[in-house]
Amino acid sequence: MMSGNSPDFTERLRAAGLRPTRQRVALARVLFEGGHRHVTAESLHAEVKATRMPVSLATVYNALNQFRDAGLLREVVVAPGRSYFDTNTGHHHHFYVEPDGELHDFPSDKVTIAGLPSPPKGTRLSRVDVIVRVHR
Amino acid sequence: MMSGNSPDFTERLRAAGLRPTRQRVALARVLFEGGHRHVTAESLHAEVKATRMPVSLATVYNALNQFRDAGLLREVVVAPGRSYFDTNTGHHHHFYVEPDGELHDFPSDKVTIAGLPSPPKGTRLSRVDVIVRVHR
DNA sequence: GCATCTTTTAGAATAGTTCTAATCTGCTTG
DNA sequence: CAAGCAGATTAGAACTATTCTAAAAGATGC
Repeated sequence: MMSGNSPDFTERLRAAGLRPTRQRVALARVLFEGGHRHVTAESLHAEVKATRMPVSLATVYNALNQFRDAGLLREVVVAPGRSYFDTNTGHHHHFYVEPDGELHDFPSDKVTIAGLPSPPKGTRLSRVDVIVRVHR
Repeated sequence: MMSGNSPDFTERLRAAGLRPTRQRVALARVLFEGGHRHVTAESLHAEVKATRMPVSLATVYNALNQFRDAGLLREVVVAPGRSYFDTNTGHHHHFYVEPDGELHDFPSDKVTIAGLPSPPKGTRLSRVDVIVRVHR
């Protein structure tokens, strides 16, 4: 019998092919229960620890990678030596504020990109990332 | 009296406000004497060592950062945990072949991006990066 | 050629991430 | 609902990329 505390996350994880362990459910709750978020492994670790559920940093890394592989998260590469994960997996692009490291989504609805060359021979398009870098 | 061996690089470095030391000249030669290139610190280190000019890895890192700050190189962030430097500092974008890590330039002449939102309040546009991710 | 300020260097240090091997937990079965 | 098993978690070690440190070497101005 389940607690009724967060059946949504339990189900969502199961649907993604991941066992709904305490840690993964706790992480999913932090990640997905509000609006869209950008996190790093460190920031997520700090947040989940604040909920008094003990989760190791290794588990945070494991979970982020699994969530990304399962399509629950999208990894955004904007700066060397730091990975951001975005809970918004839909089509959109990013503002990156240097040097703070702040990241903001913007929808791709209104953005049109024309004239892109076709992929190199033997390759298929996988994604087009647009990063608008701004500074203060 | 100068050797006449590579006055171009010596001058180019001086013009960029950098003392033309042996190491920096050797690195500049490897980087700039052919066509446009993409390098990592490690790959550049291997190349310059092959020219029999001893240069430490720390110096390669220093030089890459200085060259980038001086506008001689552009840093391209495509994958977590690895920095690429591009000798092409003009307007252009990139194909990134996953999972090999291969990077190819393409000119931005024919590419038009319309409908980008304006930068967040208090910030100014610094650059728009387009990364076209492809796989085999 | 000397003095000075910059650069280089080897190696240590740091940051972010992954790995290892032991322990634990969720799920299935009887 | 106990037992068993596969998969998950953990602390800490290991690893990779990069930066730092302090000492030695080199470039430049006089």
